Amino acid sequence: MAKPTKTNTPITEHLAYLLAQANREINRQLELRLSKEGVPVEQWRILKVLSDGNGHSMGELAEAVLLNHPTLTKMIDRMVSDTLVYRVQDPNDRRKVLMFISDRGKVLCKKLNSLAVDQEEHILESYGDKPTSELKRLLESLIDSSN
Amino acid sequence: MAKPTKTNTPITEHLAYLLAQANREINRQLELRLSKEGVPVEQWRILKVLSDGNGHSMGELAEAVLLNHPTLTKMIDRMVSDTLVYRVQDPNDRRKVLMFISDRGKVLCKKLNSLAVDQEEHILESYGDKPTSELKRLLESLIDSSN
DNA sequence: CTTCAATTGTTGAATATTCAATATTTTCAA
DNA sequence: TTGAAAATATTGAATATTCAACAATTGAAG
Repeated sequence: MAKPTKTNTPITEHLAYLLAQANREINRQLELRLSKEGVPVEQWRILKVLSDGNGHSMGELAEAVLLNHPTLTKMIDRMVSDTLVYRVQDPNDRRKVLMFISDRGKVLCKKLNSLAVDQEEHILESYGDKPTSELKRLLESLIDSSN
Repeated sequence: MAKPTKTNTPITEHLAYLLAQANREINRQLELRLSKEGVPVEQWRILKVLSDGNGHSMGELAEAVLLNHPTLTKMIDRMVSDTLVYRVQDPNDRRKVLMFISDRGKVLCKKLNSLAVDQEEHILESYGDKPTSELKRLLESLIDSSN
């Protein structure tokens, strides 16, 4: 009887590792583009979420931009100093703070969007149209299945 | 003539965002499992890379485990204190340090591997066999195309 | 009503990460 | 062979993140 072969999976074959690696690489590229405007990726995400013009609570924002609460609070402090966003107390629930994007924030967000679109286009070129949309589809469904 | 529709892509449709989100979620799950042994994900990666028994330089390791040099140095310091790994000066190039896994490190690594395998199996169950391998394939080729 | 638990956001201390500077060794051109 | 440049790893200061505690408000049970 054959001994069961202990296939010690190399780290490069773990899904968690592949995701981390791909994320790191794509994020680095995006970071590089956005650095033209001196803005970290997280701030772009915040501006983008707020650019629907509605007020978003801190909790909601934290969830949407993948930051935990204290980190978000401190990043928002900086963005308020830079007058990119502002706080308004929620009149319906005074525990909450509603965040809004400022006019200056909107202008910056537009510039950042076009830098980000540049990157997406670059990916489409080097990686291909079909693989990209297929990858997006799979990622979405992975995320869904994890909740 | 119709005005060109400004389709302001929501952040949730950007590849960079989907990758960040998926990575965050899967990493959180893995973290949770490994916390049973009180070990951060990065240390598991380090142990796994070193568990081939060969010496690996700091630069090589940093690349493999997705950490930059100073962060790795400080994490290795901790792991040396915990006698999970040890440093040896490279005899062929004395600028380099070769890292090796200790016996204690090997024992721990095995436990961690099985916790990680548990997670992969859990993903296979909830997400499916085919989507998982397809996702891995696409991630690998994305990473390739980014270099 | 009143009180106690839950929710929301912020703060400060502890911890971790990053950037720039440093030390050491090797490489290579003159 | 020598001296300058490149490669490798570490350090310390600056910065960022996280954890636990807190304050304020709301919800809900008695």
